[in-house]
Amino acid sequence: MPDNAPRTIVPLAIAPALLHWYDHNARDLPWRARPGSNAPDPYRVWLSEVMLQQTQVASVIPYFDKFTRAWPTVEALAASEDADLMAAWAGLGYYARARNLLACAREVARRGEFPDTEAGLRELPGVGGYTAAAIAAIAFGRRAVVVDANVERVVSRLFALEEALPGAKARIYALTDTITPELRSGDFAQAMMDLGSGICTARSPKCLLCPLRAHCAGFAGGTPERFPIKSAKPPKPQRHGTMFWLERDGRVLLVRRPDKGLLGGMRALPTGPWADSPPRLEGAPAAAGWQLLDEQVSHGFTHFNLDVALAAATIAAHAGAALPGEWWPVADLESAGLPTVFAKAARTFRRRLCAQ
DNA sequence: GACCCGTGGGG
DNA sequence: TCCCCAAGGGT
Repeated sequence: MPDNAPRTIVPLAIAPALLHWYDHNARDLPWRARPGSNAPDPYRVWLSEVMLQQTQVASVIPYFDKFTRAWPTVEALAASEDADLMAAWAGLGYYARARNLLACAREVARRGEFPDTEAGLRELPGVGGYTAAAIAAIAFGRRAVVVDANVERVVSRLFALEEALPGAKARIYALTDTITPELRSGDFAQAMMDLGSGICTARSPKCLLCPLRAHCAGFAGGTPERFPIKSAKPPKPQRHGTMFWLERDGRVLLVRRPDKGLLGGMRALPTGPWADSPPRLEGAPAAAGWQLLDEQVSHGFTHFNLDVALAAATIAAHAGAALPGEWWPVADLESAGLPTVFAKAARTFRRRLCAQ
């Protein structure tokens, strides 16, 4: 071990150094209490934490602003229509979060307030271990051990943890417990995330700017970017599908996807099955003179990549009345709240069908 | 524990 | 271009 290595990590020295740094370097984010104001609004903390699950701050901010303008309180959100909320969430991803968000808002509105303990929060739909701890600490001033991907990375480096994720999660939680202060654990958690986001980054960490450098075994060892060690991931399979553009009198047929599963509950273009090989016109919403475009759309999901063929047809204004779905004005598709893969396909359809 | 579930940014 | 990654939760 190099001469500059700390002989032992001193857990109690970490929080004061980090909180001092945070007091001078905290990011100004819309869900954080402004200096001099009261404690943050639990509704805004909860909403931001759900939006931030596996999603970066820059992606969340416009959605957070839109949601808090449309629904300023949890009671207002609880009174919203499912379709309005799902459409507002479109593009943010992980759509089960939106379904759970509404269920949670209705539960909280029925109770009259948010639970103010970690265990109580953990019972809410869409609130897991991380989110319950974060809300308890940030909104209610409870001492809680908050572990997200930032904390996993920072702690792995602080302790030069050789055990690989995800197996190391229990060990990381225990180590985080040893450095979490009794007071200001909410600020401590947010400070860890700001540090992970801006300094202790996954690649090329900025150790010379780090307030915890003197306490970091990873830095002392010379290769902090080696941590956290992760087990290898299997490759993503390639799948294929077809989307159908059925137009009638200036409108296009949209359907609602089943509540469970991929893109559950979202508006969508009709699709056939998603299979290992191109399913061609299988699953078309109607018998029609389908024309295959000579252009495809590709999209990556969490666990597979998708290539989509595009089939278009036009039917007469008096036809297709019995088809399930909505005939949506083509000129107003942006307001339909389509998930990104369908928005991509719709843009391609419109470009190719109008440009000929 | 394994698997499912989106999206956009950055190297 | 491609791969990695992110303020995780549900089943």
